[in-house]
Amino acid sequence: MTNDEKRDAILLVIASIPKGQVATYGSVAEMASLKGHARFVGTILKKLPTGSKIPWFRVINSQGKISFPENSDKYLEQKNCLEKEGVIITKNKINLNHYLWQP
DNA sequence: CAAATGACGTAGC
DNA sequence: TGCTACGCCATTT
Repeated sequence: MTNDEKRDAILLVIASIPKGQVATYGSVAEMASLKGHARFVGTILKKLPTGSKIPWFRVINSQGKISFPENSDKYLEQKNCLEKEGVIITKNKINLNHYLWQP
């Protein structure tokens, strides 16, 4: 399994997250048959070109929070994209019991 | 090639 | 709830 293949597997999983739902870095890695590579998912998304078709904003951490500083632009962008899809964010957290994608 | 880094996760306190 | 300390693993220094 080459790195590019791993990357494709991860992006494929992320691309299939339903609109209005979210998935955690860890679950994305696991669904891509890469359990334990949660961090790798992050490094992949980081390298993603701006304006990519990949719904990177549907990926959050296991605590239901956005993995960016509250003040950062990326944080606001992700929050906007999610709320636009109907995801409610209260107290800076997302209710995983309600929005977490589980096939 | 050793060491630091990070869009992470879990456990413990 | 919040914070630390590790474990993790590809990538970057």
